[in-house]
Amino acid sequence: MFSQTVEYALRAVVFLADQSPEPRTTDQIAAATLVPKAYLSKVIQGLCRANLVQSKRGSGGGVSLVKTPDQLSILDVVNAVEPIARIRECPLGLKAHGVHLCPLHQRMDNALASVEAAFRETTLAEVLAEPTTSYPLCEIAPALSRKSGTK
Amino acid sequence: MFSQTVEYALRAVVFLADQSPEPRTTDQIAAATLVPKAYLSKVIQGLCRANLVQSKRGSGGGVSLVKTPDQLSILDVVNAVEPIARIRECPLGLKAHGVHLCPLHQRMDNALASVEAAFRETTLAEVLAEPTTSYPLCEIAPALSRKSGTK
DNA sequence: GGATAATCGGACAAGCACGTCCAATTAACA
DNA sequence: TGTTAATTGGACGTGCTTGTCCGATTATCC
Repeated sequence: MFSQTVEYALRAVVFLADQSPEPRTTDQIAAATLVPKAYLSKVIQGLCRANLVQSKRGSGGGVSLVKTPDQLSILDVVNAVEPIARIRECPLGLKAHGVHLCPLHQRMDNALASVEAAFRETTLAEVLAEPTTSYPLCEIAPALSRKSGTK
Repeated sequence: MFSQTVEYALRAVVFLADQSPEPRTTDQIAAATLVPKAYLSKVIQGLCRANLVQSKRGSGGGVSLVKTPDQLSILDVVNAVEPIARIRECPLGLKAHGVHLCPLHQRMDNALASVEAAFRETTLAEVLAEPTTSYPLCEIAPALSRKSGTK
């Protein structure tokens, strides 16, 4: 239901949020999130065009968040790479009754709306702050994933 | 977010529910739902294997629902053609902490769960019975879409 | 039994999602 | 200035989704 690309983008952004505001290289992100490196670079390019992250070339470069983790919702990330396509008019294309959806499509749109709502109300900061035995992205203990000496 | 195939399957089943329990030919369904006829036949084959509809060959044949519209939820149809893939374990594949999802994937799964719930609680009968200016599938007025003299 | 009406199944094709590879570019650092 | 480290962009490959076409099969009706 969610594309692979969305999953990868979320992993990358959550990792960057965890490391925020420090930049990380694509290699580092790929290693931490277990996303294929070459493909990840494409996904990040998309996030870059959507102005969610910024990248810096050259030695010492890398990718970093544009905003702080508490200013970024999960929905922001999802919409940046693959917007949730709400149903705004009859998919059959007939405008016999203007903007009213038939009950079937109204229900489908309601489902989409609930996803949108769920994603809108959680920020990356909240994802990271949640007390849990499973740290986001699972594979690295928080203490290890955070570079010592960071600001 | 929902595949074209799911959309088509829902249209077809809603139409069949409207005409239930009479069988309808693929041509008739395609005309009513504006789904490409040749592709629709593939979708229906899937519904057939999932035992949601039954088909009868030969002259006078066609496709009909196996159950009555009030026994079929939207979720039944969706799951028949493309099951909602709930997240049951960490997509990163690391079992460092058993069955617990990290906060990110827990949220994604919650979103999936809300879609599942929304689809589970509405039957095809309810979709058809809802008072509205937009009859399901939009293009045909109820009186016209129902074959006169049908049992 | 033959004509007709319908599904079934397989082959085929275009486009997109996912993924890889590599040369070009850019920036830091010694 | 040259080397190194990093992103960028394009070409390419593969498989899945969507879609078409058609012959084979099956059932009804005259």
